[in-house]
Amino acid sequence: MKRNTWQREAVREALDDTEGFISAQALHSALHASGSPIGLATVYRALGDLAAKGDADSLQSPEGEALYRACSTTGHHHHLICRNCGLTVEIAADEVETWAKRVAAEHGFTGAAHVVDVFGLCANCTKLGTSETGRNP
Amino acid sequence: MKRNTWQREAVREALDDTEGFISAQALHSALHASGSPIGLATVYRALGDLAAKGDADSLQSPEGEALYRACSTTGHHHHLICRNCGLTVEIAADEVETWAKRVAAEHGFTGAAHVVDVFGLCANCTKLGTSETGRNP
DNA sequence: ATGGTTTTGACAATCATTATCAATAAGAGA
DNA sequence: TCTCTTATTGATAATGATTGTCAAAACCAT
Repeated sequence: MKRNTWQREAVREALDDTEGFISAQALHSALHASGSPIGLATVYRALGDLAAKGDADSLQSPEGEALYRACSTTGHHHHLICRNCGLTVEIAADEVETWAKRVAAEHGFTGAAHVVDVFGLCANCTKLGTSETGRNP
Repeated sequence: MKRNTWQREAVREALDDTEGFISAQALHSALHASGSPIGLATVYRALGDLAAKGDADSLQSPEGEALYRACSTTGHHHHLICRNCGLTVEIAADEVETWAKRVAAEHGFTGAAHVVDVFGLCANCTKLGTSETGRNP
């Protein structure tokens, strides 16, 4: 039987309060920062449960971390994420929307969902121009 | 200066001989199995180089492993993946390419990398009916 | 062949994630 | 409300992929 714990509530709320995707580790840090003594393993479990129940989306970042997002079926949009400071900008993506649908249809695919997110260095972090990793163009 | 070593050749050939995606670990095992004493770290480096040069594709498996594949098309492209049977189709994505660059630039972002993958049900799996195998949410 | 430099490879280090397991607390029933 | 059963928690160990280290080996222009 599923039990309700404040921990699970906390994770769900923290995820709801988050714009865009966040890693389990980051979410755990955020919870700690706001005074919650929740354990890391519990955050992982809660996020896993949410994803399994379909209440959360998950994707893999280019670095291989698992990122989670509250599943807001209302209003679909994408994200531009700074890989240095984590700044996230919401972006409209009508073009991509249409493109994804068309491409899927062309290959006979149905029920197409797409993961479209752009990672980069935001203006600030670019200016600071520290030790860059120089990844894919 | 880049040097040519039999190790890099071996990795490139092993990747060419592989259908679909393969993990670095698996490729290393395969090489060992065919008598090559190549080191694991070297396989990782070679694959990384190939991916950086655009001669190989890489994506993250749902389990978080990095998977590689010999790149048939030159240049960067994306994938259309069946969430039921795993069938993967390479898709050109010039539009998305341009879009991603433009959006990043508009917001002052530099060094943009993007995650653009479309998941859906391929023609076959659509025909078979959706809720049969019920694997991926 | 020689020398300067890149590359290799065994192993340690790192990072995210999962398993372990005793202690805790949720919730049903008395 | 109180008790009891058992799902859940959390500190930590374990796991598994990937990256860093650095001396030794290999490559290639000369």
